[in-house]
Formats: sequence, C-alpha cells, structure tokens
Amino acid sequence: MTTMTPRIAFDPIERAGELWGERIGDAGAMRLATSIMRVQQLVLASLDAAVKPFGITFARYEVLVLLSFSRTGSLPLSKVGERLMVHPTSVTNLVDRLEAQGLVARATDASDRRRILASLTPQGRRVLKRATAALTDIEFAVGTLDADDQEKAYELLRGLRSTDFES
Amino acid sequence: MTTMTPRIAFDPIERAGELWGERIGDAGAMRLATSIMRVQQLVLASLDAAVKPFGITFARYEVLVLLSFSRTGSLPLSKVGERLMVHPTSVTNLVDRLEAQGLVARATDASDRRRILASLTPQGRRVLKRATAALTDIEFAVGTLDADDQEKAYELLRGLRSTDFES
DNA sequence: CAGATTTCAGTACCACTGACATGC
DNA sequence: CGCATGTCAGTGTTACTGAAATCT
Repeated sequence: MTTMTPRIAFDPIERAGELWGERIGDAGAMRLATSIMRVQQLVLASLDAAVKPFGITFARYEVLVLLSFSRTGSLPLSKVGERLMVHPTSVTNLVDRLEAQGLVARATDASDRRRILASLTPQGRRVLKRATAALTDIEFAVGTLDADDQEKAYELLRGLRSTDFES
Repeated sequence: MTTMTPRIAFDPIERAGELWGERIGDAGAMRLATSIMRVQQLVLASLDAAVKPFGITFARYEVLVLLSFSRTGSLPLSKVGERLMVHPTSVTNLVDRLEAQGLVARATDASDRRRILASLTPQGRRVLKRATAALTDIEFAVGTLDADDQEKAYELLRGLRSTDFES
C-alpha cells in the first residue's frame, strides 16, 4: 500500500513537462494531470499507512466518519455511496468488511424494507476516534503546505470537481 | 473505469468539511486530502476513457510517452519505474501488456545483461500519436481551469510531492 | 408494471510482499 | 560475496458490468 520509490535527484514530472514543451506543445494541462495522479498516490499511501494499525483503509475510514456525522446514527447504503461518490457494489464491499470487523452493523429500514441501514458499533466509534487522531497527527499528509496554501489548493481543485455537484 | 455517480445538489466534501469543523476541529487538511482523492478519481476516469479506444490505460500511455522521450529510443525497465515512480513488479506488468499488444518491444542490454530495454514499436508510435491527440482534445481533463489556474494548482501540488525528489 | 435498493459473480487494474534467477 | 535487475506467484483493494432478488 505504500509506494516506496526512492527519492531521486530531479523532479520527473518537471522533466517530462520540459520535454513535452519541446516536442509536443503546451505542457500545462499534462503536467497538472500527471501531478494530480502522483500526489494522490503519495497522499493515499500516507493516509492508508496512518490508519493501518487499526485494520482499516482510508476508504473504510471515510465510511466511519460519514456514519458518525449522520443525525440518526445510521444511513442507507445508497446514501453512503452518494455522499462518498462510491459505486453501489463498492459500498456493499466496504460495509461487508467493516461489518466483518465489527465496526459497523447492518439493519433493515422498517420504513422502506428495500433499504439497509449501516450504523457504527461501539467498537467502530472507538476505532474512528483513534484513527482520526492518527490522521490529524500526520496532518492528513498535506502538512508540507501551510494552511493558506491548503486553502488555495482546495479552491483550485474544487474547480475540477464541478461535474460532481450543481452550480 | 468511469465513476458514474449522478451529480447531486450540493458539494459533499464541502458539507463534510462543515460538519468536521463543528464537531472535530479545523477542516482544512482533511478537506484538501479528500479533495485530492476525488479529483484524481475524476481525472483518471476521463483520461482512461480517452485512451480506451486505443486499447490502453493512462498508466500504459505514460510508458509510451516516456519511451518516446528517450534519446536512444529505449530505456531499461528500472529507469521506467524510477521516472514513472512505479513499482518494479508493476513495470513488468505494464510492459507485459504493452508487449502483448505489440506496442512495445523488449531487448536485453548488451552492455549489462541484467537489463531489459523497452522500446516503442512502429505500432506503438502510431497509438501514442493518436492517444496524445485524444488527450489533448480533452485538455487532459483539467480544462475547467484556465491556464493560469492550472499553473497555480501545479505549483501548489508540487509542494506535496516534495518527498519525491531532492531540493 | 416501472423503478429503487442491494447483492452476487466475475473481470480488470494496480500496488505490494516475498522469493528467486541471473548477472555485475 | 554483496548488490542490481527483472520476473513470478500470490494477496489486498477498489471500480466496474451484468444479472438477479426484493420491495415500493
């Protein structure tokens, strides 16, 4: 889960951008796209490593957080998928694992029996708390940017998520 | 390969950030990290879709580009892994597929027979050219940002890749 | 019946570990 | 011998398609 490539003497994306500029054309879009791929890989590896001691992945952590935020303490799986933007079959998979670990419980919704409600177990709450502390400790792997730059980066990336939501 | 979640009425990451702020604390780092995950997912899905007609993924496309940039026309697999920051076994896997598709050829390095050199075939060159056109057409899936913002985003993300290279 | 919700089976892709063969 | 290069086998995770069961 940890991408462990040794650090090298120059920035490979910068280098690729230069060559692209010489031979193909404007490298701006290509550089940014490539950069996004690599940064995600690095950040996810750090986040996964941080929560690994608790037996979960970052994706599963996100499910725990979402459930802890719900007013009633439980959410239909379809809602989980919508909020986390995860495919229905992936939700089933994530919840399967969390349930097997005793962190989440399934229950059928009495008001609409097609639905399955997921909720945190006491164990799940404990794991969530500790995992959150671990992630906060490593500043969610974005600590090399100061708060101001984190905000700027967030706003810029938001423009790339415009297909996700309206307005 | 395409994450097809229907668009919803509000930004789920923004919403999660608000709840986080109310209940846990500063949401800046968490929001940015989550944002990076989601943007990568969206961008990669678009890039993969763009090159899919040519039977490749974006990861394989990157190998083709890298080989086309090498002065001698070929690169040892270890170099490919280093530049693309890909695990050795993943390089073997990527080159296996590209070779099976007839886009890349393997050859042993006469000067160091431990090494395997990968090079583009004429077919590989053709596919590369067409895939590049397809990716340029969709502006590498970052076209919702203007050139200026693309540059800003790139610079900010560069700070998060600082573990990759020296200085 | 049409549509929503969830699950299952199976596929593809990629990252990683551990082990191994080969060559410098 | 120690180290580098590449491969193989196998595991874990996630995304997806297509199909099906259940319920509104």
